[in-house]
Amino acid sequence: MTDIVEALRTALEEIAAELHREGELERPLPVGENDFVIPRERQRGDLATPVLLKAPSRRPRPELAVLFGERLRARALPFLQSISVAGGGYLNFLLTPSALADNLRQCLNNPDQLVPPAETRLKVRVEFVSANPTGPLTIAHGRQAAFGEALARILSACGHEVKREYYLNDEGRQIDLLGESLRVRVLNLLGDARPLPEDGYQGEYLVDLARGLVAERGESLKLETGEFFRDRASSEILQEIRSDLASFGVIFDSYRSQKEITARGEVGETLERLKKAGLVYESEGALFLKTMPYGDDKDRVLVKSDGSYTYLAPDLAYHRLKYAEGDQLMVNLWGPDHFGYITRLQAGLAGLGCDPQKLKIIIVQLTTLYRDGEKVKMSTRQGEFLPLSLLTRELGADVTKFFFLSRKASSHLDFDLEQAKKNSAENPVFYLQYASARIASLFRHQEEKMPGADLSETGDLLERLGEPEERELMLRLGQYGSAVAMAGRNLEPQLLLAYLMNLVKIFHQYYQRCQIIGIDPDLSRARLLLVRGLEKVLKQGLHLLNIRAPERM
RNA sequence: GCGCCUGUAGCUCAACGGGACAGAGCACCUGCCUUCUAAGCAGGUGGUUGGGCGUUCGAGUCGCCCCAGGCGCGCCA
Repeated sequence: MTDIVEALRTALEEIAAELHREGELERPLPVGENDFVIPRERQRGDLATPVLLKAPSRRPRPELAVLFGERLRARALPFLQSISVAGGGYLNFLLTPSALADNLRQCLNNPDQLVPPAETRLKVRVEFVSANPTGPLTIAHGRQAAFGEALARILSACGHEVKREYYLNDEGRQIDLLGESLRVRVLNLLGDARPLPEDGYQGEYLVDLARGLVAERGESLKLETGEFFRDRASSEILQEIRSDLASFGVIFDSYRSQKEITARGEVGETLERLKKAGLVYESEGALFLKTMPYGDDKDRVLVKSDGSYTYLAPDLAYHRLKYAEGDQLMVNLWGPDHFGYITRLQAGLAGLGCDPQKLKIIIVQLTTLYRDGEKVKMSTRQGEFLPLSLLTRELGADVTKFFFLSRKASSHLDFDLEQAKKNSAENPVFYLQYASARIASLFRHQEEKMPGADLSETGDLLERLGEPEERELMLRLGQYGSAVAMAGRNLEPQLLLAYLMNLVKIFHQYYQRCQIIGIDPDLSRARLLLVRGLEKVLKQGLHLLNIRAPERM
């Protein structure tokens, strides 16, 4: 299919060049891959291009289109059944049965080569979730996890070398507070009635953790240091997080510890470099980074007057490391609360000589939760939050992931928990999965009715597929590769999901109207081959989205 | 106040470097299981794409101005 578009593209450009030489066109006409679409009104053809509408010519467009049509016809391109002109200058193309069958052959014979490799294979690092190990994963993290994982898989399918990374914020004020909160909970259990620190973590999960500790260690805990509680709390919580992620189908290649980066002296080194570059200055006992030249409202503090780092300093060090390790594309998924941070991070990186173009920061908007129409506020510190596990337990991981993946990152989402539960049986994810189950069922049926049938694609068997849905399926199967490529290029997994929904819709229609396994054995074999090709694409696509493709439902 | 995101059917959202008549799911109405899974299919109701001006052969998409919601603008992370 991509080759068909490429051949058409070149042919049109060549004809335009001819017409330019002949004086019909004022300039040559550049034609891009994106100038071709599958017409919404399918009776018009299989492919269409409006590109002639912007041709630099004094001729009326329809006339020009006819001229192009004639020259194109004269070239007798083997995949074209017919060419027509409509809509005031559109060129519409009908593909031959064998051209369509070629799409299917690709899926059957080279299912691993459907996605065109990116022009350059990049070292990509996708950093996401990166939740502080101070509490369970929330719905917001879940959205990032679903999005980031799908993105990583898609980029990888596009031929990039992808690493998933979790930046672990395991030092600083919040971790101190967490440790102190755990200590108080423990002491409470041991009979000391002191209150939690101000701004401490009030979540019930710390009480559970404290109980476990007391059961294990008893009175001896009274002598433990702050460091003990900090480490204990954060590592226990991280274990929970990892296990939640794993059951969500998300496994990180690395957890990068901020504490370790600091300990290795990377932060100091980074600050030194910024100093050398003349980008910092001292004021009121604090060290400031000059971010205003990069469009920031004010310069930002790197080192507080008490000598401790702000978040910015280690984060700059972390990103400098990524550049040093040779990343060619870094995709960061951040919550909207970190938005204001983009400018200062990029300012610092530019100062360090790192190309900011390599860093793509995607702000993943929040999901507002409702319970029976009432808004639920989330705050980890106050102990009031809705953990991701609640959603996955009540709705299932696939439903949850689908919900997140069907929307682009910039959409603010509304999620009514009760509504979602009520509707979960009607969830559109089942539309996809049901197709998968139906396909599996077809092959089980085939084993019964036509055991051992030869399902190799030979001769002109596929040419027998002439029903509208069959043509349509073969046409759309040819688009899978570019759907994945597009999702990867734009960093938008929902584009792939939308493609799969459309593909599966045609299958459901087909299944309803045509009997796959019928009286005519050759026709049955041809149809089964079509279904087999579809199965390969559907499975692959669902895998990229990290959604299961069940064999039964 | 400044910056960013969002505004599309009753609800939740799509629409791929502008393209032909803006699409799905849910909800609602009418049909379809003695053919392979009815978690499906066919048909119907439902839209001035928040409002206005502009660019273009063509605007949901690009530009400017309003309106509304969200989030930022800490020596918090």
